[in-house]
Amino acid sequence: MYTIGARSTGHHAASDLRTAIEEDIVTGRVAPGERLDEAGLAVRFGVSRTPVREALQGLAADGLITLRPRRGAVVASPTIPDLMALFEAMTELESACAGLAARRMEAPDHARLWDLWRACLPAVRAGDADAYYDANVRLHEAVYDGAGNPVLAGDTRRLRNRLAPYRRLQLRSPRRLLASHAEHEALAAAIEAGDEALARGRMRGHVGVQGEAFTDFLARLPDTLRAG
Amino acid sequence: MYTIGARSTGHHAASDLRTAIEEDIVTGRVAPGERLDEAGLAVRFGVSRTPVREALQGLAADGLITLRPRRGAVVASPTIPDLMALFEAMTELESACAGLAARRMEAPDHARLWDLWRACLPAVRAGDADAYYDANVRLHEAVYDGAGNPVLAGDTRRLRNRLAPYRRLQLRSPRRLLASHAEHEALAAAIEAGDEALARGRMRGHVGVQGEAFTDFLARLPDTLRAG
DNA sequence: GACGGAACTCTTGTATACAATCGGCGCACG
DNA sequence: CGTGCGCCGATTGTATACAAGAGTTCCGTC
Repeated sequence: MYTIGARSTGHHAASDLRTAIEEDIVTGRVAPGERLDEAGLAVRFGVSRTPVREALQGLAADGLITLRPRRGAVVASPTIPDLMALFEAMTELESACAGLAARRMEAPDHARLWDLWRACLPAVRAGDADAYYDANVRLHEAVYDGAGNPVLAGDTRRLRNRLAPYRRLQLRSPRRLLASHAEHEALAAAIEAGDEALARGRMRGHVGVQGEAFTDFLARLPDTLRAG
Repeated sequence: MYTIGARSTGHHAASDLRTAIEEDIVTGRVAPGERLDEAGLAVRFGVSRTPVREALQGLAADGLITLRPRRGAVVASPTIPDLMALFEAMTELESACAGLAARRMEAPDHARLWDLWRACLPAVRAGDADAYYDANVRLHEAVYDGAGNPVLAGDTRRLRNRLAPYRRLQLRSPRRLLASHAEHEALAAAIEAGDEALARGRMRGHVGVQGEAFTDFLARLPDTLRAG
């Protein structure tokens, strides 16, 4: 049995640890640059250092933390150039997914996509950034899966995860929520039409570094980078 | 210090182990599906099981091996659909690199790119598939780096590594060597011209699943899949 | 003779013990 | 008083010991 791309959700202590710590990072409960003490985590989760180390290795492999030899683990704190590279890579991967999704999604998938789009509406109307972020993620995930390529979808998810601590900053303004929702609509239409090039282009514009979303993001960034 | 994308070449036993085992896999010295015994590797490398396990975790994170809970590690043995997904993802990532490289590489980079292209010639003339493969890798790596995006380059490298055990099959025929070399020339020309769309398209055609290269690859595959 | 089950063995997962290196602190010296 | 060196504590890296689950084999039964 060869599972490709999927996150290996084993049943060991190490796997649970991994997801627990990951949660703390992507939700921002532990800040970028913050130290992750092995012994501390061990007592906190009631296990020995061994599974803790395994979890940290895994997080480092996905770029969520940085593991410096003999100097311990810290939550990854990318510089602004790093963040630009991450967003750019994200753009490439997401637009690739969108293109393939346009080629491969079929009627039922389209229906589900529109469902997920409509599910974003309440959050837009309420101006609830957190709720919108979650609904937005589900929509994007549907596109990843719609690409019909577990490898590409896996890499894209990994990147999204890596950016998660910063992504929420993008959606602070009600104006951006509205724009994002409209962009989703155009994207879904392109996918439904099976127009691969258009879908690629619209996804690119949606998450790309040349869009206003990223500019807004950068504008809000310094506050958090000072903290690290 | 936040190194992004780069393989963490630490100085621990674990890191050395990791690269040693990785070598065995990508060069095909250990076949897909083959079991990797922790204790065996430990005695073979003169270390305890702990660093061995760390190395295996890392390899699993990169998809080179499969780690089944309580059942040990085996070299990844993707099915044909898996391989198609891997190649397709590779196509997307490589063409993205090519596009960015077209936008960002400058004169000295172009010169180096042509140097690497010329360095492929002897192997083409000699019909030496292994030598050509190595020179070919160096050329592609130059494109990854030329993209100026360590994240994208890192993901692309990881994928290439994952496919390495199978890639050599593509280059068995002298005819393919010649074709590949010509495709490289066209690619380099597009990059030098700064034509992003053209570079993307040519890279896509070069590594893509619709090309004859992949067809040849599939045709040669059954022999090796039977072995696993 | 074939099939099912239970004990055994082997391997993995986790905990603990030991060793080596890094950062911090204090002291001597300029 | 500022700076550099050496010792000490703390933390990581590795080894070993222990526990638990999976695969296997052998035997009893049908």
